[in-house]
Amino acid sequence: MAKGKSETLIDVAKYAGVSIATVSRYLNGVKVRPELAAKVADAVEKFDYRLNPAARLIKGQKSGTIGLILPELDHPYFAALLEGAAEQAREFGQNILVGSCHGKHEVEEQTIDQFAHNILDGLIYTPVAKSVNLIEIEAFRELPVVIAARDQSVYPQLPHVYQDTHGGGYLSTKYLLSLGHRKIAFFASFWEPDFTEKEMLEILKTPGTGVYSSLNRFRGYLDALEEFGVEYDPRLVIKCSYGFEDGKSSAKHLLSRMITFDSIVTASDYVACGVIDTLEAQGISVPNDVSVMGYGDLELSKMIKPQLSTIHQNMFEIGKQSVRSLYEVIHDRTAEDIMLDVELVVRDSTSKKDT
Amino acid sequence: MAKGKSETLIDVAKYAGVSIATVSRYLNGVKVRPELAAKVADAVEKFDYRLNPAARLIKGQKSGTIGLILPELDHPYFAALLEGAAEQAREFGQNILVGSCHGKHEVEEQTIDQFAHNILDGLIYTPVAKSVNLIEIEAFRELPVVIAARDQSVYPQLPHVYQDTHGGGYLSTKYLLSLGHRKIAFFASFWEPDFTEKEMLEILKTPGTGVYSSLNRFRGYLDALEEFGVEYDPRLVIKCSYGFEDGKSSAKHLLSRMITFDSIVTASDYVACGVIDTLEAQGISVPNDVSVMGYGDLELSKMIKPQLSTIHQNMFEIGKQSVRSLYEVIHDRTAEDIMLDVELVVRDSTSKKDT
DNA sequence: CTGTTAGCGCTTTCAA
DNA sequence: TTGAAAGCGCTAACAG
Repeated sequence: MAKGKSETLIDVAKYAGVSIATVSRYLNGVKVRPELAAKVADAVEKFDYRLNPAARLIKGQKSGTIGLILPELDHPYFAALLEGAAEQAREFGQNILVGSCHGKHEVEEQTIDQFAHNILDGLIYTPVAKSVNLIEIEAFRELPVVIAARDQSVYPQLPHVYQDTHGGGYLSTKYLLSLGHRKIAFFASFWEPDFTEKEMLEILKTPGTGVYSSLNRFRGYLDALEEFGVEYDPRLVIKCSYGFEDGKSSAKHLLSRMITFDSIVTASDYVACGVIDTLEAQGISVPNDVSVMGYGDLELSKMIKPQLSTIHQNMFEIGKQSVRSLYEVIHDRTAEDIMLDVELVVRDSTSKKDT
Repeated sequence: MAKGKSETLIDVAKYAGVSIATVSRYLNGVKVRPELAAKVADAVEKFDYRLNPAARLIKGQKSGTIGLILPELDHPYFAALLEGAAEQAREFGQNILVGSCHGKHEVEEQTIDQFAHNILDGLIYTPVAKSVNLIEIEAFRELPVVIAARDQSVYPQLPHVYQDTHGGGYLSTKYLLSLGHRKIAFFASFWEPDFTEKEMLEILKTPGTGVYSSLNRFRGYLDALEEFGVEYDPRLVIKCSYGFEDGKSSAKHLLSRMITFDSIVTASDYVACGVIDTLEAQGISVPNDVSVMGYGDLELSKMIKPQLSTIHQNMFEIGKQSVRSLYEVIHDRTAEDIMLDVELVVRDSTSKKDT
């Protein structure tokens, strides 16, 4: 590896009394006469010999390494994705090169650039905002890429593996509507939005919105409202990020608008926790006074009181599937876009509207 | 990278009208006559040329990639460590190859083996149990290695970066003692212990216990008890793992022993949450009837009710520091063992024993 | 099926 | 300083 002058093909061949080509063949699974194979096996064993990966690479072999760029590594959603990817990669005998960008664009570019210097068979990528133009990065020209956790609108020409975020927003909202709620607030979480709340409706119509998964959730929200004939009220929409503190401040923000609301759809269990915390601190009971929907079905949602009604999404599976899809692409097969379903999970943070 | 017949040194040299050696030198920061340098710079720019990493590797250059093997990737402790490592690595222009082993030994070996086939400048490693003999893995013979989140007892010859787990156990226990508690239960969390509760006291004396951070916590617990002249009662010790469910079942287990206890020291905020959940379900109030200490100061600890008194540890920093230490070793400098302090964080899950 | 040999793209002597 | 040329360890085309 790093230092360590290990043996080479020549040593092994010499010891086995065959040519280096034979050793190479044997090690690469090409047919070799059994007697020779045995001798080679012996020599390989004796030296605990491994082919030098660098030397193979230079001959255009695959590196067995795939890149994975995520907005954040210590966020439960992405951590689960990563764990899934790691598991699948291990099964494939692949290694994973990770990069995190703290949800920041600038860091993302730097990370991509650093990856570009490396030897990758392929890349799994979860962009934080649509303006990155991965495709323009020269080094990635010919690199197989799969987009994870973002929908097809992002890079239409690449395979995507993602959750049905629209369905998530829709299910949340519809469920609240079915409980009798009509003043449903929507907390739209973004990493780095370059637009305002007011512009959200407008942005919805532009292409490439898939980087903003909350926009899809928002679409689901609007669709459910429409289905129930409830008029959209922009004052019920709050833009925030994905954390506990965001939930707290957004709840305060909503409260400060002095409008009535009977329920809230969030984009994250963390946000939902923050919301509940603030609401209860204000003497507003969840779910008696206000119903709150989480998103993600993190373990956390079962740990707090009230337990969170939420949307279950399987990020672990997204990770695994992304690796599988990438594997296909790397081996010159095609990979379809894959959308995984989400599920409504009803617990205790929502209840029938008392009339 | 993967495919894509990119330019080579020859193309650049030809275009610049110099020899390939000159281009190589220029690109490697070796002195070159300004006029030539300019021409080369030009050519490089024009082709957006990058040295082929594989070809450099074969000449014994560094890969710029370090490995990181963790018991789990979607566990908040390790996710934070990873995020820290990723940040520091980015600053160093290094890439990180991650491996997770689900806290399982067998997977760990497989992961290590997979890494061994790769080209790494070094490795950061958090073993799950002491029996792995990393050193015996031939491929790692000469690889710089730093042990993260495990104390010096693990591989005495390697640099370690870890938290003061002993201090954590000690602080927790001492704090409870100072509140007047005397029947302090200890929940010992392990990934894959190969011993029983009864053997813990025995194991404590054997070398290499650092892989079991709970053992150090346990030492701290014992030391605090001794300091306050409280006799150790093995019936108050429960062995478990690190999750919410473990906390629940362990609390039930303790309850089933029908002995009195007034407080519990855990090894994880998750466990503490489970404990509180179960206790309260049994009508036992936290902290009024029983005080509970968490461990880790996860964001979660502020999100539940009661907010957790816990031990703060900075896993992010462990990750960063590990990369820094490894960087030193890679560059043939020495790296000292580094122990980071932990801090007692008092919130609402603990209170004075009412007498 | 096996051995010989020509590179892969780069770094690094060695002379100039 | 610079350029020419000798490898680094391996794969694959070629001839046997």
